[in-house]
Amino acid sequence: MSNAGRSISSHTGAWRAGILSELSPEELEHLAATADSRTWQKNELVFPEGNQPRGVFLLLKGKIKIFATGSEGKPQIIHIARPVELIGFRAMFSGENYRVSAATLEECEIAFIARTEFVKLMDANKDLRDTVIRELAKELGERALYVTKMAQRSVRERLAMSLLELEKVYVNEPINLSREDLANYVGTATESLIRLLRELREEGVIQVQARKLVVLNRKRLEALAG
Amino acid sequence: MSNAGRSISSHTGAWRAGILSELSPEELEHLAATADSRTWQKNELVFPEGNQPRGVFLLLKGKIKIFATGSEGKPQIIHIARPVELIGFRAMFSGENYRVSAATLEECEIAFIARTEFVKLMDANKDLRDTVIRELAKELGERALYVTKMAQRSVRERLAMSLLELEKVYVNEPINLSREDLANYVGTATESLIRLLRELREEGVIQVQARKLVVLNRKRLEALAG
DNA sequence: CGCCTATTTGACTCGTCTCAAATAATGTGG
DNA sequence: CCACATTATTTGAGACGAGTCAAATAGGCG
Repeated sequence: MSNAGRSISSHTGAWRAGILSELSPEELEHLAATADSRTWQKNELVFPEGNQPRGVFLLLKGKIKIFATGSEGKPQIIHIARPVELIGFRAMFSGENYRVSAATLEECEIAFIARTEFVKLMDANKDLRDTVIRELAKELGERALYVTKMAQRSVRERLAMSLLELEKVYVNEPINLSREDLANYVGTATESLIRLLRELREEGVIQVQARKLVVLNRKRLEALAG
Repeated sequence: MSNAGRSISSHTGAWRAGILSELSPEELEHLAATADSRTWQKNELVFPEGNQPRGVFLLLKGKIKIFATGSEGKPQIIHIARPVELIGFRAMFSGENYRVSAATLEECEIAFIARTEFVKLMDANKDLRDTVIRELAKELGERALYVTKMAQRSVRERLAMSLLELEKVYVNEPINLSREDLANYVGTATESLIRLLRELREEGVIQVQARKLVVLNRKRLEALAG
């Protein structure tokens, strides 16, 4: 492995996906030595649907969208990842190819952890395995319920929900997504999204400055989301 | 444990959820000895959302619906389980309470495997752990994509999709669900579902006999599902 | 046979999508 | 730094899918 990137060890205080929290300092050190991070440009494809995973990506800085392509080519954004989050671990564990694509939304710093390294750690660390199982199961629970939320709510309600979720992704900074990406996250047409955004702005629920959205009235949004 | 039920050992040829396929004959024998099955009536609640899981259910005969309750009380059927399928393992692995409910759709035979038994097996059997991880990851992939399918398709398309899925659940027998359950599975109003069913019947795509639906033209359904 | 529930049909409304076009913003080459 | 090209955002008009409410019909079960 090259040594071009910066070590990941300085990030070990704030794992979001709890999966790596079970590693011992030595293991983490080893991981840091083999997994270098590098900078990615905005709008780069991290991995495309259909490819075979060779490891997992650890997002250290920036945001990444995870999206699937619908039957008519319309992308659906399934998740927006923020630091520090492990990307692409599902496909690696399942032994399948990627079923979704990932692309950077802004300039990012991403570390790559080779499959062999991860497997080695898994074999050596029982707690890590238990954590992986627990996290996968939790995530699966979220996903299963997500269907309910999407299928039963109006676009207006889904937008409110989505804004609340995005607030957690964009901590201490305005939500910054293109109208199209936001529409694909909510699961609606861009035009519909824009109209609803205007209504929310006129009601004083959000502040809009070009692409940047700030939630002003969270209570109201929560009420709208149901 | 009581010995009222029938042993599960006679079912070990056709595990659907591959999770238990990694067990050795001895382990399976032990499981069979501690986990007895019993018969459940139609429309019994296997477990309700919010409860703490004490183990997993193994569906040996019959069908079970897994459903979540939406914000306005409207249930959304997330999955319909058929033999031989493990029910409720997600909550057990995640350490959370059930986030969904399960109810029998017809007379069922269900074995219960206590949490302690399952944990014992997991600790002793590395291949079983790997299988659990792999299966959870696979299922997670399915679920993540499901959102895309639901959000982007019309009710007509979702109905076509659903019928194709249900065909795999009801093997060699007609799909047998109330209109309401079917509507809650597709994610639509009962009246809308009925209208679309009539259209499909008139187009010769399905055969309808009271509650019983038979797919006559799978190709056409696949085309409609997109 | 009759009650109760499930299913079906009809009429109407409303949300959301699509298509078209205008405007704003962003990037590019001279 | 300007003029132009290109893309992103916004607004408008119209059509249609799908939900709701109400009522009729059919089925199932005691």
